[in-house]
Amino acid sequence: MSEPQPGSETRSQSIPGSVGDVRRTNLALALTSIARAAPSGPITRAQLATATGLTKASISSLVLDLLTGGVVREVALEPRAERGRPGVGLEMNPGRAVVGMEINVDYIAAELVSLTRERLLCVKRFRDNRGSSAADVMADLAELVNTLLAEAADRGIAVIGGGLAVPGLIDQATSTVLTAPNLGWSGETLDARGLLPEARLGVTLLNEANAAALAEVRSRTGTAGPDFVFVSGEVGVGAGFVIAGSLFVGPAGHAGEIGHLVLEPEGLPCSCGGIGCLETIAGQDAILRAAGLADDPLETDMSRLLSALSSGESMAVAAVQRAATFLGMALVSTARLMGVSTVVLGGHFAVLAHWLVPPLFESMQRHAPGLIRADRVLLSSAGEGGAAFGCAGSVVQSLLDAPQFLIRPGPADVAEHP
Amino acid sequence: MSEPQPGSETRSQSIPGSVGDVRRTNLALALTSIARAAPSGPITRAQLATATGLTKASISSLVLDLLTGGVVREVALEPRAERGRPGVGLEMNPGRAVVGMEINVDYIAAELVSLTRERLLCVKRFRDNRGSSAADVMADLAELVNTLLAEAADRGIAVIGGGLAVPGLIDQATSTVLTAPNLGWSGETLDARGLLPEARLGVTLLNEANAAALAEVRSRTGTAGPDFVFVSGEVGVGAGFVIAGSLFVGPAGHAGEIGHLVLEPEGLPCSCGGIGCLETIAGQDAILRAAGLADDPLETDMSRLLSALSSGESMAVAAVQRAATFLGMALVSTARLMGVSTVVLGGHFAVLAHWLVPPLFESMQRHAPGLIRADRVLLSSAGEGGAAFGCAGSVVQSLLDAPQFLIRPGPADVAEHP
DNA sequence: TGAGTTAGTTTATGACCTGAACTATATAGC
DNA sequence: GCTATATAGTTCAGGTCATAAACTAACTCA
Repeated sequence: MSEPQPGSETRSQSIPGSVGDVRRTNLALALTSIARAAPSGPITRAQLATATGLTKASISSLVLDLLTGGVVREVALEPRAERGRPGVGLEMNPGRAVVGMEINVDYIAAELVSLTRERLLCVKRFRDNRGSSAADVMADLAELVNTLLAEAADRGIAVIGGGLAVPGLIDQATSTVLTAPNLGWSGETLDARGLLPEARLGVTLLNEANAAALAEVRSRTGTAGPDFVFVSGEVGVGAGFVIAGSLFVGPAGHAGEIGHLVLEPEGLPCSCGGIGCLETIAGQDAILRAAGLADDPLETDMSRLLSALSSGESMAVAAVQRAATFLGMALVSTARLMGVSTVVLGGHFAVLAHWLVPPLFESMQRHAPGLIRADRVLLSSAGEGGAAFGCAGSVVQSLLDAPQFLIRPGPADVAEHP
Repeated sequence: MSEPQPGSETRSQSIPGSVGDVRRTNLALALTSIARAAPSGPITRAQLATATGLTKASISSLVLDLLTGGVVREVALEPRAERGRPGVGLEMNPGRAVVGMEINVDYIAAELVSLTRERLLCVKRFRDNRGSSAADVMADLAELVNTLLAEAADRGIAVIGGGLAVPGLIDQATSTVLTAPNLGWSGETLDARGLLPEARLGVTLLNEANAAALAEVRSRTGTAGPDFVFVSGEVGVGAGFVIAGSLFVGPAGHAGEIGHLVLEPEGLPCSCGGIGCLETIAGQDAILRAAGLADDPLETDMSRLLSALSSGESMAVAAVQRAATFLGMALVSTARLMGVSTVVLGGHFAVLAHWLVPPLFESMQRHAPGLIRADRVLLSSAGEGGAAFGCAGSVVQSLLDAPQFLIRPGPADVAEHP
C-alpha cells in the first residue's frame, strides 16, 4: 500500500542486486550533489558530472528524472562572462517542502522546511501535555499543522513528507510511542500519517533527542563535525548519537538513554525503576528540586532558576554545579563508549551553559583528561525548536537518499488521492 | 599498490554506481549463501537461486567466477533418491584458509581457520609481553605463525588473509597500535602484512575486545543473537559492541572503552589519568589487589584467586562481589546507551562467573530492573583464544562481503610476489 | 522405453553506464 | 559580421549485467 518509509530499512539481507539499483544509487548521488551545492547557488549538469564522477550523458538522463519528478527545477543562470555555451542551473524545487513536528512536555510545534533545509515557517503552541491523552494532543497538533499547510498551499508549496518528534521510546515500524514517562504515555500508536495525508513520503516518528541531534548536523556549518554526542536536557535527559553524519539508534532504535546512566550507586530512585541515574541529578526536575524551586508552575521554573543563578543564590548554584559534575562523568563515559570527542549541549543544558559549562568541563578533565577538548564542548544552535527542525531534516535526508520514491510511479501506487 | 583492504572502507561519498557494482553485490550474496549453507552441507546452483532470489542463469555465471577464483569448489552430492537431474554441490574451498592471531599481555597465539570458520589448528605460546618491544613480540609471533603456515602448506591449504588482535587502541589504516597500556606500547606500527606475505587479502589489525566479540557472533549457534555487548575482562577491561551482527567501532574505531566508564567520583586513579574508572574496580589487577593477591607472579594469579574463592576466603569473595556490583552498573549503563539487552562475559569475567554472576545480576536488577533478563547474561564460549578466532572470522567475513578481491585480477595487481 | 521431474545452460531482451561524436550557444579576435 | 574557440548538453554505439524463456542434461518411476 504505502511506499517503503524512509528510515525503516529492513533489508532482509537476501535482496539481489539488479541493474536498476545502480540507477537508484546514482539518482541519490545526483540529487545529493544538487542539494549540497545549494549554499553556493544552482549547479549545472556539467558541474554535476565532474562533482559526481558520472558522465555527462548519465547526468542528463538522471536530471531528467529528477525534473519530471518535481524534485529539482531548472533556473536561468546569470551570465558569467565566460566563453562557451552557458549551462542551465539546477536547484532543489522550492515548490516542495517538508514539515517537522514536535510534541514535548509543555508545548507542541511545527515547522515548514524547504528541501534545502531552510525554515520557512514555524508555529508553536504552549500546552501542558503531562497526562493529556495522546489523542487530545494529536488533535491539537493536527490543528496547528493545518494552519501551516494552509499557508504552504497559499504559497504554492506542496508538502511531500514530515517527521514527528516525541520525548520517549519510539517504534518507528508501527508509529508507536512505547513509553514517554514525562508525557505519561505508554504504548500509544499515533496516526502520524494522518497529520499530513497528502504527503507522499508519509510521516516518520522520531525520538526527541535524536531529532534534536540531527538538527545539529547541518544547522551549524561544520562546527560539530560528523561525529558527536548530543545531550538533550528536558524534563528527561536523552542523547542522540551522530556518527559519520547519521544517527546511531541501535538495534531497536532505542540507543541514547544517557539519562539512565548509573552514576550514584546509593542515589535517588529514578522513574525508570533504577537508582542513581543521571536524570535524578541533572534532569530539569532534579535540578529545580535541588535548587529549592520545585513547587513552581511548570512554565516559569527555568526562568526562576536563571534569575536565582543570576542573583547568586547558593542553592541554585550548587544544584547546577552538582548536575554539571555528574553530567561530565556521564559524558566522558559516553564519549569513551562511542569513541567520539565532541559533545553538544541542548535543552536546559544549553540554557544554563554560563553556570554549567565550567564545572562540567572541570569534571570531564578530572575523569578523562584530554579526552574532550574545551573547544569540543558546544552549545545547541537550533534552540528549542531543534527537534522539529531535525525531524524535517531527516525527511529531507531520506529524500536525498532515495529520490526514486518521488519519481517512479512505483508498484501499486495508483489512485493516490481518491 | 595493494588491493583495497577489507574493513578500511573509506568511500568518499561520491563514488558513482556502475553496472559492475551489481556484479559485486551479487557475487557477495551468492558466496554468503554458500557459506551460510555450510552446516547443512553443500548447496546446489538451483537451491542457491531460490535462496538468493537470483535467476538460475545469473547464479551459474556468478558461481563460475567463484569457482575460477578458487573460493568455492564443486563436490559430488550423494544421491538423494529424488526424481530429476541431481544437482552439483558447491562448498567453500577447503584448500583456502585464514589465520587469526593475537598478542596479549601474557601470551601470543595463532589459529588456522577454514573459510567455514572451523578451527583447523591452534598454536599458543606463553610469553610475558609487558614491556617487551613490539619488534621482539612480532618476531616471536612470526615464528609461531610460520609453524602454522608450514603445516598448512603440508595439507595443501593456501592462506588468503589474516587478522591480528592486540589489547589496545588500533589505527587500522596505518596498522598502528596507538596505545596499549598493558603492553606498554604506544604508536607502534606493526608489520602485520609481513606475517603472511603470501596472503592476498593482507592482515587486518583489530582491538582484542572487538575481536573476541566477533568470535561470539558465530561460535555459539544463535544464543547471543545479532545484538550484544561483549565485555572482555583481561588486565584491562574492554568491550566489543555487536549490532546487527557487525561490530560497531565508532568514528575512529575506538568505541567500546567500557573499562573507563566513570563509576566512582572519588575512586582510585586509573592508568588513563582519570578517577574511579571501572578498570580500577573490576580489572584483573584491581580484583587481585582487593583480594590481597597482588604480589604473585602473573600466570598464577587467576588460579590462586579461584582457589581462594573456592575455599571461601572473604577478601577474595568481597573483591569479586564488589567488581560484579560495579560491572553491573557499567553494563546496564552501556546497554541503555547502545540499546541492547544481551551481554556476554569474556576473559576473567567468564572464568569467575560462578562467583561473579549472582551479584552482577543483582546489581543490574537494582539499577535497571527488567532491562537485561537473567537468560541474556551469557558467558563467552570461545574461551581464551577467542580474539584470534574472532580475527579470523572477520577476515572470512570480509571475503564474503567482497569476494571480487580474490576473483578479479584487479587494477594494478601485476607482480604480486616479486 | 518413455513420461515426468529437476538441474543447469543458452539466447534474446532490456536497463544502465560509458565514451566518443555531435549539436548548441556563448565569447574573443579580426 | 565572421570565424575560431570553448563550454554545455544530447545522441548513439558498445559493453556489462540481470531476466525470462527456451533448451539441453540427467535422473526416477512405471
